[in-house]
Order: sequence, then structure tokens, then C-alpha cells
Amino acid sequence: MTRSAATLHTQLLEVSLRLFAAHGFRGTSLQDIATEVGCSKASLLYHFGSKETILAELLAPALEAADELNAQLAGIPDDRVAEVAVEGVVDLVLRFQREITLLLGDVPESTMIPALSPTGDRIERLMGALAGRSERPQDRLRAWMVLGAVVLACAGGPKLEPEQMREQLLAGALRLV
Amino acid sequence: MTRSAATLHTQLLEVSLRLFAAHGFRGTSLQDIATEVGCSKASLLYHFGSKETILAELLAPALEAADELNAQLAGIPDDRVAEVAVEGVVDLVLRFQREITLLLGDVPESTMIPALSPTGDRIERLMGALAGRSERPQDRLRAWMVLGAVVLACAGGPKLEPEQMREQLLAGALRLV
Amino acid sequence: MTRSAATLHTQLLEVSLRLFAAHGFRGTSLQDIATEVGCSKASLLYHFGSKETILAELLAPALEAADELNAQLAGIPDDRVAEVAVEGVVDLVLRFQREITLLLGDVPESTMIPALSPTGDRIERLMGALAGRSERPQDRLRAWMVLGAVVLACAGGPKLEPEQMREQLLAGALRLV
Amino acid sequence: MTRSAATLHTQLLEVSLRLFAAHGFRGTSLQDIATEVGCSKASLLYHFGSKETILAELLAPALEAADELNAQLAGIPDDRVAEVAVEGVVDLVLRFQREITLLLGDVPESTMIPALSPTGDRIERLMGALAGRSERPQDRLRAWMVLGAVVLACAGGPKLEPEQMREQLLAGALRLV
DNA sequence: ACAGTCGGGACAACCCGTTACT
DNA sequence: AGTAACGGGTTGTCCCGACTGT
Repeated sequence: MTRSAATLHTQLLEVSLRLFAAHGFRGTSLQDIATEVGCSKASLLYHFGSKETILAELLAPALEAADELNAQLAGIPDDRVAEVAVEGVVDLVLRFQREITLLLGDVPESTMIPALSPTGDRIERLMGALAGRSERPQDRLRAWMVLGAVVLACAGGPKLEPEQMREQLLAGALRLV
Repeated sequence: MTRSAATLHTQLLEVSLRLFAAHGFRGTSLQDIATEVGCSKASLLYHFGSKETILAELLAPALEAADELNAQLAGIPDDRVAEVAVEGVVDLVLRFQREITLLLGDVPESTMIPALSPTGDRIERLMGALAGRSERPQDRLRAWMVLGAVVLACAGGPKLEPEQMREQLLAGALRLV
Repeated sequence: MTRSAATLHTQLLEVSLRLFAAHGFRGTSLQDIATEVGCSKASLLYHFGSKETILAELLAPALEAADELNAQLAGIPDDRVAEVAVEGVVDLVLRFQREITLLLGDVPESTMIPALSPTGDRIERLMGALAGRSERPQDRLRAWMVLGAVVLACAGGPKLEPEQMREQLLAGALRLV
Repeated sequence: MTRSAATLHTQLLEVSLRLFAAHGFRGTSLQDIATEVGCSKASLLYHFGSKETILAELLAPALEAADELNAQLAGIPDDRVAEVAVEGVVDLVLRFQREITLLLGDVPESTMIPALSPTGDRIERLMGALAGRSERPQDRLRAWMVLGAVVLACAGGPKLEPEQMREQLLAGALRLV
């Protein structure tokens, strides 16, 4: 008996995300994914067309959420945008921890991948908000520090209760702004 | 005329570091390095024996410096170690920016590479110092935030004068502790 | 049109055996085999996974037959085992002439190949039977002479009718015991 | 202090013979030899020009002895030549055990090596003598059996006292003729 | 009969590393 | 010190025939 199309699709994405996060995008072969899921490589490519398509589909929700956040931030006045952005970023990172780990790992080369090229713009806008719309290098630098603090703490730090985690990250990030 | 051995060796390391940092360890082939330097791939392997050897040699100074910092921190009392560690980490990251970028990119898979296996321990000890020797998850998490802030700001943030950079990073990091 | 899977598999084994017997295991490259069969090297490796796998599959029937012979010899009393063993060995060698040629050629290094490591034990047991279960060096030496006579005559000697061949080898071998 | 040229030459040949016999001609790299002897690969090639030259020089004494034996056999009448040849072959094999092991291992491909191409003729003439100058396939086959018995017993059989060895081989071989 | 789905088989382009030789 | 040619092996991609349910 063959499993349903949707099931396989979901399963494929799930396994891909796990393996990508664990061994990196390049470090994971289509064969690895197919083997773990228990289907053929050809079948995998039937669903996704290419390896990059998998990545794109994997990252889509996170990018979408980032867009949403950016849209929401657009309506906030300059003197309050930083604080709201911090909260948004913390929530974003907490939700898409593995996606971000993956993105972080292959950031340098990800520029080549068409599906991810807009990532830069999104981040740029986020950084702008975190810096309170200021263009001063010092402020931009601090914005990067905020992002780094939140992202790396999620990726490498100790695992604790979600609410505690959120609270801690938020407190630290706000102290940075 | 053939260039001197030392020159080629240095040049090879330089180009390797640049390409590794730009496209990741796996994303860079020996052929890429050899081509850019202008020598044959075989010649490259004559000098380094294997791809991993290049990486090890590339990372050696940074690891050494980390060891030094750890040794130095060992003599500091618990209530002051965090501040000193922050300063040490900021200097370390500023000095070995590209090495750390590279390390960051392949962190998940780096565990397989023998030359980097001790990296984990070193980071663990550094995090301990940054957390003021505390074992409380909250403190460890904050330590990771400090590291993340400094590292990512260096890797992705705007480039500004070294002294200003150092000052800003230091100020931000201290506010986090 | 692509040929059937079983066909290619068989063809690959056939050509491999021929080339291995002709130029030795090391003396034959995967490319040689693939070229002669008319498929790509990658396709070849898709079927067999590694060069050693080919060898193992090639030698499997011969090893199996040797095991069978050994099992059969186990039930023969000491004073008659030598003669029966001679007959068995002659038939074995006649059936697996090329496999044995191949094995002979790479004997020194074959110890490294996992698939062949048990070969030594099998031969040891066969020699024991050929020597009439005696441990006296002279008898063991004579056993080796029998094996050598049969094997080399098959590998290098003139080709004559199978029945005549068998008769001659048998006669000579029995005279040696 | 550097060792004398003659010493190095001898040492090189010695080590080469040992390694060739142990891992085969192809299975031994120039680097292996140079490393074990403790000199550079370049130095090795300065002495011998090519890998094949080493082999040729290594095999020269054995081939020469074979020629001598052939010449000596030429003067023996047909009805006695077989017995004399047997004795000559046994002595030859005993003296050049390792050379023959080596030759046996790479026989199939050795035809390509110019220095060894005349080997075939020599063996052909030897077989003729062992067969008592008969052209009957049965006799030629028996000649091959004699050769095989002696060679393989030397290469793979138990090690016993030289005189005993010689006696045993001789006895067995004569029984075959 | 006819999409959508899936698997076996194949392959070009590379990969890292070694070898004999200069 | 340096290299061309090759070694075995992997990767992403693709073709095609065989299954589904409709």
C-alpha cells in the first residue's frame, strides 16, 4: 500500500528540515533524505523538482512570517519600533529555530540560491526596525548584536521552558537596544 | 620561475581562508583553491596532505588563542570572570573574524572533523566563564547571547573603525551580562 | 532503449571476471569495465556499490562450492579423505578456473579485502583434507603440491577436452598423494 | 654521513623485492619503497629510472639462471631430459622463491612489461624439457603440473629445512613425470 | 484510457586523493 | 617542489516503464 501524496510530501519536508539542520544543506544528499523517508530518490524529485525547491518550500513559512512582521512594523512610529521589533524577532526565532539554524549555516553561499535571494532584503528591513530606523552605523551594529544574541542563544544555548526562554531572550535583547 | 615554498604555503592558506569563509568548507573544492592560487591541485595536496589539514592549519591560531584566553580566565575569581571574559571574547572575535565565520557555517558537521573536535570543549569553557561559572540555565543562556551578539555583529554587521567597533561591542556585551 | 536490469548485472559480472582474470584486480579499473560493457562508471557503481563488491559477488559461488566440498569431506574417514579431496579439488578448479586464476594473482593483498578474508580458512581446511588430516609438514607440503599442480595446469597449461583434462589432472594428482 | 651508492642500490633492491612479493608490483608504490629505505623518491628514481627498471633488475638473476638451465638442458637427450629438468626447476624455484611469487602474482599483466616479455619463451622452453620434448598435449599438461606443484608448494606451503624441502619436492615432481 | 504517482536504472560532472615521473 | 593522468566514489538530475484510482 502506498501512503497518500500529502503524507509523503509532509514527511519529506520534515525529514529534510531535520537533516538539513543537522548536517547542513550541502552535507545532506537527496539519497539521505529518500533513504530515511523510505522512498526512492526519483520519487523525491518528482515532488520537489530539485534540491533547492525543497529548501525554498522549507523556508517559505519563515520568510512569510518575516514579511508579516515587517508589514506590521511599518505602522509603528520610529521611537517605538525597536521595542516592538525585538519582541517580533524573538517570537520569530523561537518559532523557526531550525529553519534559522539552517539558514545560518549556509548563509555565505545561500546568496546563490534564487529562492533565498530576497532574504537579504527582509533582514535588511528587520535590522532597520531594530535600529529604530536610524542609519547610524552604531545603531545598525547594535541591531545585529540583538539578532545575533537571539539567534545563537536559540541555536546553541541550553534548552529551557518556552516561556522562560522567551522571557530571558526578551529581557536580554531589550537591554541591548 | 617558481615562487618560494613559504610564499606558496602562505598564499594557499590565505586563499583557502577567503574561499572557505565565502562558500563554506564543503562549498570550496581543492580545485577552486588551486586555480585561484595558480598552481595544480596535486601541488596543493603535496603541501597539505588533505583538505582537512588545510582547515586545521587555518584554525590552529584561533584555537590556540582561545586556549590562552581560557588559561588566563582560570585565574580570575568567579564574580569578576564574566567581565574579563567578555573583553577577551570581543578581542578574540575581532582578531579571528573570518575563522569564526567559517567555523560558524559548518558547525553542525564540524564534529566529524578530528581537527575540530576539541572545539566543543573550548567553547564550553568559554561559555562557563561568560556565565560567571554559574550553572543556572538562565546564566548560560545569557552567555550564549553575548557570544552570538559579538560574533554575528562581526560577521554580518556594518564595518566601522576597529576601535569604535571594539568599544561598541564591548559596551553592548557588558550590558548583557 | 535500456537493457534489462538482470542483463546488465550479468554482463557486468561477466566482463569484470574476464578483465580481472586478464589484468588482475588492481590492474582493472572501473572505467575499463564500464567502457567495455558500454555503460557509465556511475551506473556500474549504482549496481555494485564498490569495486570490492564486484569481486565478492564474483567469487561467491566458488567460495560456496569450496564450503560444500569441505562439508562433504568432513564425513570421510582419514585414510580415504585425501583421494576424495583430490577429486573434489580437481572438479572445483575445473569449474572455477578463472575465479581461481584471479584469486591466485592477488593472493598477497587479498587478505586486506574483507570479502576474501575467510578464503584462508577454507584453503587451510582443504589442505588438511588433501594431506589426509595429517599435520606432518611433509604431508602438508604434498597437499600444496597437489593444489599447485591442478591450479597451474588449468591456468597456464594447454587447453584440451574437458573429460581428458579431468582424467589427466586426476591421474597426476593421485600419483602425488 | 651518506651511505655509499652501491649500498643504497642493494638496499633498494632488497626492500623492493620484499614489498613487491608482499603486496604485488602494483600494490607497492615508489613512496613505500623510498620511505622504508629512508631515502627520497627522487633519489630512488635517480638510481633506477623507472619502476619497471627495478622489477627488471630484480628479476634479471632469475631469468639468467633460467637461461642457463635451458642451455644446459639443450645437451640432454630426449629420454632423459625430463628428469634433469625437474631437478633444475626445483633448484631454480628454491633459489628464487620470492621472485617467482612476485612473477606469479602479476603474471597476467606482466606481458605488458617489456623487460619481462621474453619470460614466456623461457617458460615455453622449460615446459618443453619437462615434457621430454614431446608435443602431446597430455605431456605438456603434465609438465605444467610439475611446475605448478613445485612453485605453489614453495610459495604457499609450510616452511621446512631446505634439504628436506628439496628432497620432498623432487620426489613428488618425479612421481608426476 | 488517463492523469498523478512512484521506482529502477542511468549518467555527466565532480569530488578528494595517489601515482609514476620531472 | 611540482604535475598530468588517473584512481575509486558521490551528487544532483533525468528518463522511462509500471502502477494507481477514476
